[in-house]
Amino acid sequence: MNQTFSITDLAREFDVTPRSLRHYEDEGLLSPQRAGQQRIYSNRDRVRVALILRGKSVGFSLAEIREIIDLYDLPQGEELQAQVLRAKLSRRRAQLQQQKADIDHMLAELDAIENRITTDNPRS
Amino acid sequence: MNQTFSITDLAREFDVTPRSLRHYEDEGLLSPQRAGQQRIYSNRDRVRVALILRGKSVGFSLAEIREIIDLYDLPQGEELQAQVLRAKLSRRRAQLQQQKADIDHMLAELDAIENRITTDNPRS
DNA sequence: GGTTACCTTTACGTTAACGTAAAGCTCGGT
DNA sequence: ACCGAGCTTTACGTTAACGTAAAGGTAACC
Repeated sequence: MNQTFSITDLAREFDVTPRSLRHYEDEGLLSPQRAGQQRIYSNRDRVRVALILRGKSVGFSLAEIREIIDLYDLPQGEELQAQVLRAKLSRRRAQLQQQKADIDHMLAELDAIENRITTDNPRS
Repeated sequence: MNQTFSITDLAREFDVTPRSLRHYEDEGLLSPQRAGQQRIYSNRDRVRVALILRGKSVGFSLAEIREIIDLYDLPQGEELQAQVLRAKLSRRRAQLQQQKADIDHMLAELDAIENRITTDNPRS
């Protein structure tokens, strides 16, 4: 459970380059421990990489992903902060729902295309 | 039904700049008619703009969107083409399904965050 | 102890998707 | 005849997300 990973370990697993992982770190999306110079990624870091890549796959910029990640590290603050957080969460949710709707729309269009092919060309 | 639109008409409606619409045309995603120099967008063009923006919102590049649009204009070809088209459609569908799964995963993570806030801070 | 395999930082290069002038046509109104 | 509104092309600038050397540290293996 307390497994650790090198940068190429994670790069291979997620099919990205080490450069990308360092870049995500530069942008504040990761902060792995160090053994001297070397980066040591924990399981928690690994999960975060997965989150980053999921975010990218649905069209989020690194800045947006960072904002989402920052929601994780609750500032342990006052009630006022919680309201702000809830508002941010709400906006993100709405955005994601909209994207799902867009995806459904595109899936429907693909179906329409396929139907045209099948109608024009039933035996293929 | 045979309504037409100027470039700023569409730009305003979809909240993009005229420059973007011209850029989509440069990339082969649109080809509006001309009245002399002026671009005249048809209803069909308008629908296409909507498709382009949906594609963008879910993280597709203009090149990918172009590929999808090209599926619309079936080359009226032989059976072999239909097989190829079906394969492409299938891959796109799989990609979109994966994105939906990614979105659901992120929504679940937002829920987890919200639960932590509520647990830590029930009265806010 | 030298080579090989990974790791590091620094820094300039690249691509996509536009932004942003600059300079000019065109048409309806005064 | 002139003006402003809206259109055009051409072309250089910008930002994000890395790619790609270059130059060097370290640890294990022969």
